[in-house]
Amino acid sequence: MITIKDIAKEANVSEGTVDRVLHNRGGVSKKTEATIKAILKKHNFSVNPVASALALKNKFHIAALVPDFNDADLFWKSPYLGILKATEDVKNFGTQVSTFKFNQYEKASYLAMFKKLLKTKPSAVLLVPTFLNETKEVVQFLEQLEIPYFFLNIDLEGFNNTAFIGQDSYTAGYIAGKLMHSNQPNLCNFLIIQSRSSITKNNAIFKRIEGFNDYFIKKNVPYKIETLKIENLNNQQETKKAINTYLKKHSDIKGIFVPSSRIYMLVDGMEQQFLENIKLIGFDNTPQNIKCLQNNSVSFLISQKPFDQGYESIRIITDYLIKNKIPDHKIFLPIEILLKENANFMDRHELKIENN
Amino acid sequence: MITIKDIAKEANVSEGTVDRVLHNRGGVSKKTEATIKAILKKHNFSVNPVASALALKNKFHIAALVPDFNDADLFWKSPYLGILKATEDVKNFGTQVSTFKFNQYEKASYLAMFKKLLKTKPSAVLLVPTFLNETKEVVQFLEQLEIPYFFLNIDLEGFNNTAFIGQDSYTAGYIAGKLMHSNQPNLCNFLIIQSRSSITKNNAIFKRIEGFNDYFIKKNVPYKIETLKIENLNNQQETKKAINTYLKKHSDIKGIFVPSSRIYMLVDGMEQQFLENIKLIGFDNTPQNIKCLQNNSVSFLISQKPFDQGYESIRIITDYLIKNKIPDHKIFLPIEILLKENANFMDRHELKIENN
DNA sequence: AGCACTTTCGTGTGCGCACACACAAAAATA
DNA sequence: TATTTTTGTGTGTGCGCACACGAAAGTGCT
Repeated sequence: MITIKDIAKEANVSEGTVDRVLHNRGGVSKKTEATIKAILKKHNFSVNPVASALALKNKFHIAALVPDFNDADLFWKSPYLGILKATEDVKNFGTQVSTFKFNQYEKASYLAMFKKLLKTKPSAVLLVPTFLNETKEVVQFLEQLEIPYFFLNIDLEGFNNTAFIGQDSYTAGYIAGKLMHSNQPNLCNFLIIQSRSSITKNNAIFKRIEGFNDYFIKKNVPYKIETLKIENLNNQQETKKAINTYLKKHSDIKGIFVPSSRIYMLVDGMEQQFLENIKLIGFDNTPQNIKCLQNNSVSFLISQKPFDQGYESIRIITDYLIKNKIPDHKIFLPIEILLKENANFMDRHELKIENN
Repeated sequence: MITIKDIAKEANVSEGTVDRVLHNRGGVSKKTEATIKAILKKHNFSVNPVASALALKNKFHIAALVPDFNDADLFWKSPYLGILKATEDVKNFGTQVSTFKFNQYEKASYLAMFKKLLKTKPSAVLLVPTFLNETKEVVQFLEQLEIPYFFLNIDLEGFNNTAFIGQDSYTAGYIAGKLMHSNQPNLCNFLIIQSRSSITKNNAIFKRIEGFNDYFIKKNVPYKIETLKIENLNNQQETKKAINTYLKKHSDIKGIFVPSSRIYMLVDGMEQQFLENIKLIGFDNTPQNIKCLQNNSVSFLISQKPFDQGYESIRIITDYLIKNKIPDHKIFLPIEILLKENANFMDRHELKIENN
C-alpha cells in the first residue's frame, strides 16, 4: 500500500506539497506539480479514504429534505431508513447528515422545512422535489449559495441538480404490463386505478401508466384497458364502493393495475369473488402491500427499492463531496419484481436498521 | 460524537484502561471494569470504525477459495468480481483479502490451492465447498488452527462453518414453477433439462428442481413434467441434437426449465420454431443468458445475485473479524426475477468494477 | 545591494484508536 | 521485613491524511 509519504519521497518534496497537488490547493510550481502528478499516475495512487475521513472529521454536512410518513402512508419510510443507514455509515467518514421531513400534502411545510434546513449551512442537499414551483424557489437559494443539490425519487426536468436518484418509472410500468399479459394471456380487459391526489402531483405514476399501455401497443395485443378514477384511495369507504360497483358492471375485467403504492387499499375493499378471479399488480414493497402478496390477493409488486434509493443517495453525495466523484446525471435503481415467495427476502439491510 | 477519551474522562481512568475493557484484554479490576462498562452502555458507545481501521492496519487477512471461470463458464466470474470489489472496499479497513481459484472439476486442484492458501496464515477463510470429502479434509486443518471458515454458494451440512452465504435454491425453483405456470396457464407439459455433470456435483440444482416440482404439486395443477438428460450441456452438437429430436417427438411441451446457468446453450441449439412457441426459464445473469433475454428467446432468468454473494461474504467476514459481529448462520440473498426490461439495470456495481 | 513582497515549500499537529511499554501498588513469597 | 511476583493503570507512538503556520526562495523595485 503506497502512501503520500512514499510519493513525497520519490519526488523529493515534502508530504505537504504532494497534498497540495492532490487537492489542487495551488501554491506549487508547475514543474514540481508535473513531477508529482507523473509519479501519482505511475503508481495509480489514490488517497486512503479511511485516513482521509479521519482527518476530515466533520467537515461536510449533508441535509436531506424528504416527505414524512405515517402508518397510513408508509412509502417514505423506506427511503428514510435508507438515509438513516447511510447516515450511520458515513458518520465516521467525516460527514454528518441531517434529515428534515415535511408534509407531502402541504407546500408551506415544504418551504418551512427548507428554511430550517438552510440554516444548518449544508455542503450539499438531497431533496424530494414534490412541488414544482416551490422547488424552483428553493433551488434559487441553493444556487446562489453554490450548494449542490440532488433529486431523490421525483425527477423534475429543467433544473441544475447534480443528479437524480430513482427509478425508471416508464420501464417499471412496461414490465407491469408484460407481467399482466403473461398472467392473463387470453383476451380480456384490464383496469387501471388512478386517484385524484396522485394525478395532480406525481408524474412517476403517469409514466408508469404510459409504460403499461405502451406494452400492449408495442406488442399489438388488442386488450382493452380502462381507467377508474377514485377520488381518494386512502378513503376506505369510497374506494370500496367505487371498485365493487365498477367490477359488477364490468365483468370482463381480469386484471387490475394500480400504479401507486396503494394497492392494499383496493384489496381491502374488494369483494372476495373479485379478488379470486382478478390478477392484481401494484407498486412498492410496503408492509401492507407485502401482506397482500402473502395472502395471494396480489400477484406481483414492482419495487422501486426505496430503501436503496435513500441509501445510495447519501453515498453518492458523500462520494461527490469527499472524493469529488461526479455521479451519472440519472441514477436508476434496479426494478425489482416481487411475488409471494421472494418478498420476505428483500431488504435485509432495512430490517437490520429497524431492529436497532 | 463521543470518543474513548470522553469515556475515560468520565470514568476517571486513562484511555488505555477503557481500551482494555472494550477489547476484553483483561488486566482490569472488576470494579473499574464495571464502572466503565456502565458508562459505555449509558452512552451507547461504539468505537469509531474508521479510526479503528486506521490503527489496525493490516492486522487481518482473509483468504478465499473459489472456482475458476472461463469464457465457457462465466458463472463464477460474478462472485469473483464481488469479492474483488469487497477486497477493495475493506483494503483500507486494515483487512487484506487474497483469492485462490481452483478448477471446479478437479479435486486435486481444490486441495492444492487450499494448501497454498493455508500458507498465507489467514485469519478467516471463505470457501466454495465443491467437493464433500475434500472439504472434510480441508476443514480439519482449519479447525485445528482455529481459523473460522465460511461457506459460499454451496451449503454443505454437518460442518462447523460460521455461516453460509448463498441462495435458497428450493424457493428459487418454486418461483420458477410459479412463473412458468402463470406464463402458460393452459394445460400443457413442461420439460426440465438436466446434465450429467451437474447431477453428480451440484445439489443446488436438485433443490431447484424439487422446488419447481413442488409448486405444481402444491397447487394441484395436473401438468406433466418430463425430464431430458443431456450428457454434457456444454457440448453444442450433443445438446442441439438432443433437444430438437426430443421436441419433435413431444409437441405438447410448452415450457422448458433449465435449473442450471446453461440455458444459453440450449437456446443456441434449439430450432427457431421451438424457440417461438416454448417458454424458457433459466438461472443466472451471465452475459450469454442476458442476451437470451434480450432477443426474447428466454422469458425469465432467476438470479442468485452472484456478485452480491461474493461481496457480502467478504463484508460479513470483515465484520466478524473486526467487530466480532456474529452473523446469522444462513444468509440468503434475495431471489431476483429478471426479464428483458430489467436485466440491464442489474449489478450497477458490478459494471463499475469491470470497467476499471 | 537593499527592501518589500510573492511564490513555493517544509514542519508540526491532530483526527480516534490499538497496542507496546513503563511503572506503581498490591499481593505473594521467602 | 525484604524481595519477588502479580495485578492494575498510565503514557507514548503510529496508522495516513488534511491543513495551518511559518520558513525559504524567488521576484521586482528603488
